[in-house]
Amino acid sequence: MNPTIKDVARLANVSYSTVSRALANRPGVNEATRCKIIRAAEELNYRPNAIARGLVRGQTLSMGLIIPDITNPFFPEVHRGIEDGARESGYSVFLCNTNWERERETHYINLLIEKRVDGIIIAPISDTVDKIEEELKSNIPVVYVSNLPPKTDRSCVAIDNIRGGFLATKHLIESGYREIGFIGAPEGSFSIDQRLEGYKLAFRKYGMKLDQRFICFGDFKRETGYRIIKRMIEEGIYPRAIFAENDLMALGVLQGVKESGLSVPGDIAVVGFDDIPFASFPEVQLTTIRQPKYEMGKMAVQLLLNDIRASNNGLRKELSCRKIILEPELIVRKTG
Amino acid sequence: MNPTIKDVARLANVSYSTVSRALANRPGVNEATRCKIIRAAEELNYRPNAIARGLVRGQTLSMGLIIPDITNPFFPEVHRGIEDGARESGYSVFLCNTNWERERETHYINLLIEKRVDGIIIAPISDTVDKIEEELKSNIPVVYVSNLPPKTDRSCVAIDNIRGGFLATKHLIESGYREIGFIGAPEGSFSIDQRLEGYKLAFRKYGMKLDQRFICFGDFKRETGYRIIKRMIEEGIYPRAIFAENDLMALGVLQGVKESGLSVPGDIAVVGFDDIPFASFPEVQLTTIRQPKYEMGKMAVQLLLNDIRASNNGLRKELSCRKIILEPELIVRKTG
DNA sequence: GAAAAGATTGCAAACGTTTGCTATTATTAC
DNA sequence: GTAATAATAGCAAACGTTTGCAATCTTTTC
Repeated sequence: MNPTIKDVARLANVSYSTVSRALANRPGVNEATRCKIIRAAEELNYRPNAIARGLVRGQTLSMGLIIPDITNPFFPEVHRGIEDGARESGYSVFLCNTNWERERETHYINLLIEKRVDGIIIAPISDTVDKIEEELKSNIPVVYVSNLPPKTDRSCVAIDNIRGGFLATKHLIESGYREIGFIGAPEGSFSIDQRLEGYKLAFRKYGMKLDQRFICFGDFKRETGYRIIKRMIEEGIYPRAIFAENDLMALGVLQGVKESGLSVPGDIAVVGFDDIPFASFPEVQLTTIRQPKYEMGKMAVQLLLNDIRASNNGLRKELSCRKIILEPELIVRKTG
Repeated sequence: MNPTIKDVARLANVSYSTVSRALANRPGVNEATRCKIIRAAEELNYRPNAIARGLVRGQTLSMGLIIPDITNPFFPEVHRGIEDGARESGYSVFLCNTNWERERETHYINLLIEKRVDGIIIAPISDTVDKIEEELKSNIPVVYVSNLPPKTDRSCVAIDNIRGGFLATKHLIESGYREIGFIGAPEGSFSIDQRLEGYKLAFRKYGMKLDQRFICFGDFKRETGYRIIKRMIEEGIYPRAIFAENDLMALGVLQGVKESGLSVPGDIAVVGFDDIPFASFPEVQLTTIRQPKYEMGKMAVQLLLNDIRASNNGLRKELSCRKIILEPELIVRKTG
């Protein structure tokens, strides 16, 4: 169907290995011949078959990115960084969205390995990491991003979530709040556990006592933030401030508070996490902890490319493993 | 590096063609042998090389999706629909984000063709369509989504943008507004031109005169909506209502209006387009035109799969071409 | 018990490239 | 003009699968 290198060779009246060399700009082919070949290729509208090339080269110049939720604006930003970084090095990115479904995650890992991408970047669903490592028994380079398994010998990049949680809570405490709730994803989620740890750290540092009634676990979705605060308010037992584990949930909390006729931050202050674009909208003005999303993506690619190079050189993966922990930043706006 | 089918064959003590048949669950292989082979494959942690398979099969069971802006929540929703639809048919999706850069668009088209995806879904940057068609001289199945070239013999799916523009404007007119502005992307953008046409249609129908000062072209970004309305207000020449060509721009307009000390909809009413999730937030409550994003994605895959099947059967592409135009829906909230 | 039929397995070509090696041709040096 | 060298082009193997066909082995049939 598609013209092959042999069609070009026939038209240009040379052998197909010469065509290959000419089109790849490799030395050792006469300039006149090269021109003739290029013309022939253009005439036939020839596109090299990357699949065949990948087979013999043993590399595909592509990488996979597995994220849990493409509709959370956090991830598109990370993706942009990854894509830009990849392109600069001639790589392209296969984006896979798992929709928070464990089964999709393993599906995509396998798919990417079978497609022989050169490496994978994963923002894992936390409780699947053992499963992931099981699937990954191929020695394909992998870097974790954003949500890091506490112990891993792989390269990874994320922010200091403990510090992020600490900063958010500290800010609320210093603003005078004492009853500060935490709304997060299910326990066992890496980054969230750390943010919670930071939260507890702040309590300890200021000599305050935790109130378990105000620590709630849900998932990562806006609706959940909304539901949780709604229920709290209806039951009449709610804190004076909320540290939500991501901006989406914080937005849900905002909605719940306002729908209940209460005000933010007057009745309930809210601090989020991530600093997605919508957090800075004038209607929202969400106080939050900023993650350098785009930069995280860019760094993740660099780590992955490093690992890929290392594995091509036959280095053991421990040697190339590098961990990058970035600084979170408190952004004070109007909600807390 | 990775185990191949031959390694499995050696371990199971059979020929590698038998391994291929056994693992593909093809008939004609003894049950005992099959078990032995499966065990061997598991022991070696064998993953078939999809690249090699693609080469001989002449299909990759993958498709490309090219979108201009992954940070506009409209597209992730479409993507979800496409991915879900693709997965149901055993396909996987290569998402490419062009960032509104023409050069990236052609880059990705070429890349996808070279990677021999089985088909491509494109939400094109409008003024690149001729270029796209030029690049596409391969006979790969392609369907356009969301932003359709006015004349194309390819399958495509989008909403009725003229009607969408008409509905939005009609709503504003019937709400009593007379000075209604339009903020859109650069002229020549397909879907936008149509929305503008719907806007003009409404003016005509209600016997109103267009005011060219209130028709502005920018791009698709929030900042642009913000900038345009800010400038208008500063110059003191601004309409009483704005129909913004997408929700992102509408949100920018909202911001600009409020920052200028004016109120929405009191001083300026705003209607958007798309109905992205944030439009329904209580802080925003944006009146808008809903596009069935997820469904559009799902339909686009169906069209593409159709075209792929047709092209496998050697049908001419005109035969399989189908166009789906969906109904837009007016969602009245608080901004207009 | 032999022939026929069916089940199972293996052989080898094909997919479209890249690339090491060899063969040919052109150029240079003497 | 010949030998040595450099430049160019071609041959063929390799990458890891799938699959049509042939070969072998087992079972059935009469």
